Amino acid sequence: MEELTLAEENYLKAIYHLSGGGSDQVNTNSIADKLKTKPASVSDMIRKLADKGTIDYVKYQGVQITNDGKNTALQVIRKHRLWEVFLVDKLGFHWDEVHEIAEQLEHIRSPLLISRLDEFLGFPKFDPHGDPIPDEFGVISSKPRIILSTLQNGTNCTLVSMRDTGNAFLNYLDRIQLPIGSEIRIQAIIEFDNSMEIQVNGTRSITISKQVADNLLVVRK
Amino acid sequence: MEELTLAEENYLKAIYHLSGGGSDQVNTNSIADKLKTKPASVSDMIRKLADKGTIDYVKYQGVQITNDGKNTALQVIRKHRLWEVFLVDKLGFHWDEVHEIAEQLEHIRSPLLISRLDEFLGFPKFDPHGDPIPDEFGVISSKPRIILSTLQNGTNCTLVSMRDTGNAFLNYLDRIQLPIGSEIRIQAIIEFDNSMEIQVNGTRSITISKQVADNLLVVRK
DNA sequence: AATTATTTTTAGATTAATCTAAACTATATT
DNA sequence: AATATAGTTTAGATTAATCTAAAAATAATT
Repeated sequence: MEELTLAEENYLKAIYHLSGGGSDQVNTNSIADKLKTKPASVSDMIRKLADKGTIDYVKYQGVQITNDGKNTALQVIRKHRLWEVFLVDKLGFHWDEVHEIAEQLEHIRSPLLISRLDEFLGFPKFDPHGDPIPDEFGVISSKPRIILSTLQNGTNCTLVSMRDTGNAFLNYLDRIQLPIGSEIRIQAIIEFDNSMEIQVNGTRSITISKQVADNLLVVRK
Repeated sequence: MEELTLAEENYLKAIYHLSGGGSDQVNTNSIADKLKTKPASVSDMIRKLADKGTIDYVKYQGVQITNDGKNTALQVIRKHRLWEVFLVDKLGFHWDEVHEIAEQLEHIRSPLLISRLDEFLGFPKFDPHGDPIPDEFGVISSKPRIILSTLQNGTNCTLVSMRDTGNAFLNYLDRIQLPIGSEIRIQAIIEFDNSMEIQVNGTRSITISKQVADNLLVVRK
């Protein structure tokens, strides 16, 4: 494994994400879109990455990430998500403020730093957006946590955590009796204001605003 | 103030340090030495920095850092030292393992991140090496802490903290009755093994090894 | 199947940071 | 003052990452 540049790491991460975890082929234009660069630049970089063995590439046929490339991407993603946890849990940032900073921090090179950070944070399994954190071998063990408001009508899921952990929000959840572990079924999504009618534990139905659904993290059934 | 590149930040920091806080002129070769680069590269960069107004430069006469450049350098130094405190105090690194990592972290751009980190660390005034941390305006308020073993015979100083904070070392200091706040006068430095004979609080004399003196931080009287 | 449209690649430049080798300036020494 | 040495700058290349414009390949449409 050769040393990759910062730009190469970013390309691999983009390709990993666009390919849905490494399975699909990815075309030049979509990479250019994602990285806000031009297709010509992508063509150049693609050849470099192929030379280093991190992607398989046939001209005009798009690219496919290799195992090597996938591992690199997963380590960068691991660092990104661990730093996000640090920023939110330790420094008091809100989850929607941390992406930019984590984009920078994810390129810091020091395996020891990352394992120490992981330990300091209590070996978290998810970042503040609910995305799973790969382990040091790139393995993602846990099911992804999803924001309730992004799910479709009819979906069954379980409430596993909150994004907003302020007292105002937690008190509200207490009042409407919606604790962690609640079984949720989406019964209706009101088009007007995107509020949701949900069934809790197969019995009572309640309505929650879009703002509330934005802050509930669930795991699909 | 324009945006500076990572390399430009490193040059300014080097010039700041070499100039003794911005006062002295700095010559091309010493910058090249410090940054492990070639004089030709330094000449190129010097012109760029002069164009941006961060240094004053007359050909063949060396450079002098401007107020603008000094501020930039001090902010980078501030970040470097705060991250070092984080690595040692929070992640359990030893003070001599953190420089490399802090060299990377010091270039992360986010004023908010740094003020939050500062708060999280309890607004420290010194880094783990005993060097003072500039505030957000670049002001260094506190007297520098110095490693005892670097001082000359005859110096008077006060013990303010330890670099090694392991129990073995702290117990030893307890045993020889050398607590924080002790007034120390260096009475002799033994050439053979660099051990030190010191007078404590103007009364009793004790001898400490070089290794011990390496781990005692003092402030000059 | 021919043409059009889209996508991708190449060719040629540009910017930042670096280098080696050669030229130049300043300083020190006889 | 002339010359040798040390320090500095310029000239010309190189690598990484990007760009625009033009060429080439693939896909879509009549």
